[in-house]
Amino acid sequence: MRTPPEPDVLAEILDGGQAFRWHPQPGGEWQGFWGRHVVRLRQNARRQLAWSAPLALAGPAGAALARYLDARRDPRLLADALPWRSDAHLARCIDAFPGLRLLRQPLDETLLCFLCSATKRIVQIKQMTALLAERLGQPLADAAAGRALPTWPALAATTEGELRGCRLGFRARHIHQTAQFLAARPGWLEETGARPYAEARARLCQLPGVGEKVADCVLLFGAGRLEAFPVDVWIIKAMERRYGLQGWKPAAIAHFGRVHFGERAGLAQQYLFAWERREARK
DNA sequence: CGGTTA
DNA sequence: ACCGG
Repeated sequence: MRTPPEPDVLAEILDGGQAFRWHPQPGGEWQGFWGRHVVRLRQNARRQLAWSAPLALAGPAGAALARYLDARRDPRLLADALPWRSDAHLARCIDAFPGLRLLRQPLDETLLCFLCSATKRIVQIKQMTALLAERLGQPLADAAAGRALPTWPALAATTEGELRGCRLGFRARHIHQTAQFLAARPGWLEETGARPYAEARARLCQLPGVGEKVADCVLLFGAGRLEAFPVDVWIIKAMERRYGLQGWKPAAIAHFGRVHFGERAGLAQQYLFAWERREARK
C-alpha cells in the first residue's frame, strides 16, 4: 500500500466498527475472516503489510485481500477530495489518522453483522458473529482455520430459536425474518447493491431490523457507497460538539453530513467517528 | 417515546 | 438501533 498505516490506525481500520471478524494476536498480528477467506496480517519494520493464509486457501487470498483492503487506492487522495480546507475539525481528524480507509466487505455478511450491531458494542458484536460462524457456518479449509459466517440461504434454513441460541436476543427475530425475506427474492440483495444510493438505501430499509443507520453502514462498508453517512451516537456527539448541531435528529444530521462533506461523506464520517472514539478513551 | 435481548 | 403506539 502507498500509505501503510501505523499500528493504531490499522487497528481502527480492522477493529474499529467497520468489521467484526478481525482478532488481534500475540505479537501484533491480526487474524481476520471475510467471505470464505481467512488470513493473518502482520506489519514489517516499515509498516508494510504482509499476509499469510492456510495453504488450501492461499491461492485466492492475496487478490481477495487487496480488494478487501481497497489497497490499490491511496487513502490520502481519497481524503484530499474532502472539504478539509474549509473545515478545520475535519482537517485535524484526517491528520490524526493517516491512512485510515474504508473496507470493501461482502454485502451479504455486512448486512448480517450490522443486523447484530443494534445497541451493542464492538466486542459483543464480535462474540455474536463468532458464535454464528461456529454454530451455523461452513468450515474453512481445515478445522483449525475456523468457519465462515452462515450464508443467507443457510440462515433461512434455521429457526429463530436456533438463532436465539447464538445470544442474539431480539436481533434473532430480525435476522430470521430478513433471511425469509431474502429467500423469497433471489438476487434481491445483489440487485440492491447495484442501485443508486437513495434507492438502495430505501430498499434495505424494507428489511426487518434495518433502519437508516444500519442501511448506511451496509452500503458504506459492504457496497463501497461512499456517499452513505451512518449516524450513530458517536456521530451525533461529533456533530453536536464540533459542528454545533445540538438537538438535531439523526435523519437531519445525515442530510447535513451528505451535503456538507459531499460525495465521499462516508469517508469523512469514518474520520469523525475515529476521532470521537479516541477522545473518549483519553 | 419505551420495549425489545442477555 | 429499530419499531410500534
